[in-house]
Amino acid sequence: MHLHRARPVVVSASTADHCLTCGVRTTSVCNAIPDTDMARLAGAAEPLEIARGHTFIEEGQPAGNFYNVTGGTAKLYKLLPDGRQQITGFAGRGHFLGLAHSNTYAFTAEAIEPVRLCRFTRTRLTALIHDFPQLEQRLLDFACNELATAQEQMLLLGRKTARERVASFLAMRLREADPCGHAREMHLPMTRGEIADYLGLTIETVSRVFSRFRAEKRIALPSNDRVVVLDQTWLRALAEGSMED
Amino acid sequence: MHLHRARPVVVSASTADHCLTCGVRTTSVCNAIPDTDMARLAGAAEPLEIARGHTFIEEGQPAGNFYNVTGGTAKLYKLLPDGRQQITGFAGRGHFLGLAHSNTYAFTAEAIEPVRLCRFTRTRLTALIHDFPQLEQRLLDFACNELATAQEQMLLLGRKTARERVASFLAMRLREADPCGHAREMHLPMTRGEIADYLGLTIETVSRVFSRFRAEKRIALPSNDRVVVLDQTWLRALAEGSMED
DNA sequence: CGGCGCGTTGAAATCACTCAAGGCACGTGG
DNA sequence: CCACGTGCCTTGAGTGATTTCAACGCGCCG
Repeated sequence: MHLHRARPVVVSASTADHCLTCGVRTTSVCNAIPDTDMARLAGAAEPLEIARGHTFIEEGQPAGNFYNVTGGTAKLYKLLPDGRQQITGFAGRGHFLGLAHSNTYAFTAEAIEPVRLCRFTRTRLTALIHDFPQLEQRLLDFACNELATAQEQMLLLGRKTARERVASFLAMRLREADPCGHAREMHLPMTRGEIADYLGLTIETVSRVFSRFRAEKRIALPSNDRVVVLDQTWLRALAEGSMED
Repeated sequence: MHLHRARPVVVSASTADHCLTCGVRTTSVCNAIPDTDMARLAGAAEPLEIARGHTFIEEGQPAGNFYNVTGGTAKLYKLLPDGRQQITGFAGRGHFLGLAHSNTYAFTAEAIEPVRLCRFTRTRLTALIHDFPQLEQRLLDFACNELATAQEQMLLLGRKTARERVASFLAMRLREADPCGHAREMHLPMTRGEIADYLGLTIETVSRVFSRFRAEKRIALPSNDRVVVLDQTWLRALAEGSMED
């Protein structure tokens, strides 16, 4: 049962074993904590559910909490005073949010589909790190990963064409959805506008590139939120910038 | 005396006290190590000097070393197969380089003016972290800082105009050169081409924006590598995107 | 003196944007 | 059941900011 409320609500704070049954523990920062200490972890983590359209981290606000995404997708973005928006990333299952260099968050996080979270207060996370130093190592690994992703995105935003940006986006989504590389079809939880704000383009340009890719028989669009990649080799080549067309 | 050699050379590996006299220790990750253990730190850190134009980190190469910049400036960049370049940042005094999510570096680092470095092998840094856990905390802090900077840069690259990008660059440089905000003049060690590759523009556009700012009496350009900011309020407002002009 | 690296400036071209209209799916209410 | 509104997407036409192409200036150094 999903709860879609105006404000974040605690779903099951009383059950002490939610971490044991959590589907993302093995792939998230939490696997720094041994199974034998699950109760300890569960005591520090508060499960939440956020409805689509609601924000749970706001740029500029004091950074008091950390979150582990256990389901759904959130967009992370920064705004300019006149409303221009840049989405810096999409956070899905296993993503850890809230690492802040100063005392305030550097971006806003908004659910684009219902999001399930584990919340840690700063105090509790600090205590956990104290008791399980491997957790800090995991967080550092995670931050390095984010850093590499951000650098790749800077290359995209600064130097790639619209076609290359959309190809990179699709290739990245496909890789994340199916690391093995077998799947050809994927679900896009975000709108064209959100893709545009992620790629530094406009809605119209994103739409036109999708249409052209389809006309060129490189992709199929069974619905607005589904894409089938018909030519993965071509897609990856275009994404990497090694194509003249 | 500066050494400009084709390959990195060890400057003073034998002196065991170079860390005690290092000007950047108090502001770098090294201050996680207490003064009493300076010999330990000095034993793990190898001072190097890199000549202008030489690279000391190469994208895709195995990430075996970490570096602390103690002087000079390096550009960090990624390349597309056809030569398009995106500079992801400039690393100056106090910067820590080499954090990699995988086993290979995600970017190339090249000296744009003679760079002084402290090199740590992975093995030695791991050992240091083991003995001084605060060091890992410092690294995490540093990575979070980098992450926030990268997100700010994504906003710039994805959503700001050419004028706003150049203004942001100048404002950032001024802030870094003089955090107190007193200085108006600064040195730019990078060429117009490097500024362009950092801001996702062309050389010509950067040059034109500089010229226009000068024509508008907002800045002065005493030489190619010096800028005087005549109107800081205006500069910051334009950088933040809160101006129509 | 001549070549080279770097920067500037102008003119023309282009890629992506803006503006505008219309389509489609979905939900709501008569 | 249909009319209507709304959100999201698509498509076309025209515009414009930035790029491309080209020429030139300047300082430096052999």
